[in-house]
Amino acid sequence: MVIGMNLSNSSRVNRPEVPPIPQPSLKRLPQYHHYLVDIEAKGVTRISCSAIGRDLGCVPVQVRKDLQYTGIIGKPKTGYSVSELIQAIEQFLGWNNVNEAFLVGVGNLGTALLGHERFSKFGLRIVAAFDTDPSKVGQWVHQKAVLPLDKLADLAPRMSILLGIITTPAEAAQAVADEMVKGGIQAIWNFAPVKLKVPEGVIVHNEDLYSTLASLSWKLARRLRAPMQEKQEKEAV
Amino acid sequence: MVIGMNLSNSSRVNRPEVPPIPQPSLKRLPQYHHYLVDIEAKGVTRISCSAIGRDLGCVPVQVRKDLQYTGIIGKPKTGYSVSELIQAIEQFLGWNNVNEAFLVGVGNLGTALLGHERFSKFGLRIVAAFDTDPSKVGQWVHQKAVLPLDKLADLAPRMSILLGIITTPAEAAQAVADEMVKGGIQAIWNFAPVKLKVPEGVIVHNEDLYSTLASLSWKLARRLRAPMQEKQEKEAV
DNA sequence: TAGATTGTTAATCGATTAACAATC
DNA sequence: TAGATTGTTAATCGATTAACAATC
Repeated sequence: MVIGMNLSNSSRVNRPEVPPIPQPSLKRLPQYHHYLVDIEAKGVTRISCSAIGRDLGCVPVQVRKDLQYTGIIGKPKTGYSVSELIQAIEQFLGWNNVNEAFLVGVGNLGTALLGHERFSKFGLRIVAAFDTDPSKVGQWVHQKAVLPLDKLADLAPRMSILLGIITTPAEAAQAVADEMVKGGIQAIWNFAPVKLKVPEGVIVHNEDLYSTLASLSWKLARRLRAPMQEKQEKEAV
Repeated sequence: MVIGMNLSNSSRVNRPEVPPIPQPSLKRLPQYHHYLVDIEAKGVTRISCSAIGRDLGCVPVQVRKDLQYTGIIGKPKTGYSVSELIQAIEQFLGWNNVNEAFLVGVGNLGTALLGHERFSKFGLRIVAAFDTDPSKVGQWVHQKAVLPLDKLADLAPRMSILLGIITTPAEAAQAVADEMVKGGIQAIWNFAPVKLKVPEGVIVHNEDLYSTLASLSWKLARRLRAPMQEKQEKEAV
């Protein structure tokens, strides 16, 4: 609780604030980006919202609104410049500046993420891994050292690490998050299926595979129960 | 397009239909489930929505609505039976019947999922893996055989497989999805960052890591730009 | 009985979509 | 100019939350 914060916020009423992009729009931007990179490789230089919508399966006006959040400006009749659009999205998402991250939990999933080189294209660089298992500590996994967890809180500030990734079992996740917070980490990407308790101000995003699995199995089960009753679902999640 | 479908649906107006649970509610159910299993292990036998809400960080009425979709009935004043609630959720999500699945793409992520034994608790059993890489085909990964992709469409119907998991690079994903559809697979859990084109009626759920990463990096970048302007965000995603 | 909690109906809020004006 | 497309304002839709009645 920083006292000054409230003050500086309330001192100016109706301050414009940083654009409050809706979460759904934010999540769609990487999809547009992927698509644009794709068509740019094919030589396309300009693109309209209707074309994007057609290929990605959403309505043009939604595409337009989403793209507007990046600050890009299109030309009536001719649409947007593909390369400008790619740039704008990358800029907006902060993919130009690298985020260095620590990963904790070198199991199957942790190992997979450590080996996922594509992340580097999206501004993420995992610089070290941590675990409590003595048989793992000291090893190298995908060219990254596995360090003992109790070094994390000390190392993070010294290396200016702001992002932490948790790929431990559910039971261990809260303790790991506590260590991360102690080390000054500001954002946590959590793959453990638990709700983490963190101080106000720490950003947490959960990647809960079981949630998705739940949707899938429910829909599949429903279909087997009552094949005809299915409502026309809008779109994949 | 099945002609009969429209007919049978429109023939009775206002048919009650299978409960149209909102996607967000559906995704929260596994979280309640996890929490309930947790407290049951601690000996708690009855629980109220306010208690769940307090521990999981949401408002009681939301919890109540979500739980109602499972068909459970609580008792005023005393709340719900924990064990009944767990049962109701598992039943509702179809976690009692096993879904057997094929996985395609034995890279880092695919290997991780093949080794993820916890899935079995949530009704998912991956029975075989597929790849096109000759150096992988014929191997065993986490006790599962890696078969050549071109056998998939033939094997799936013979083994009554309805669920497919795609963990290939983006470029390969569409071709894999086509094979799955050919093999009669009805639901696809897609980890590749592409929008798959599938026939109407095939369920697709995307697990797009880059979406989450986009949110995280945007929020982190914004914080570094303008630490004071952050709007109070509701909750982790 | 009184009080806590469920269940339900109504109000609010936010995202999506529709309608239309502006522009190249 | 005419037509396509962007940009913007208004209407719709769905999920969340608030208010209140029912019940143990």
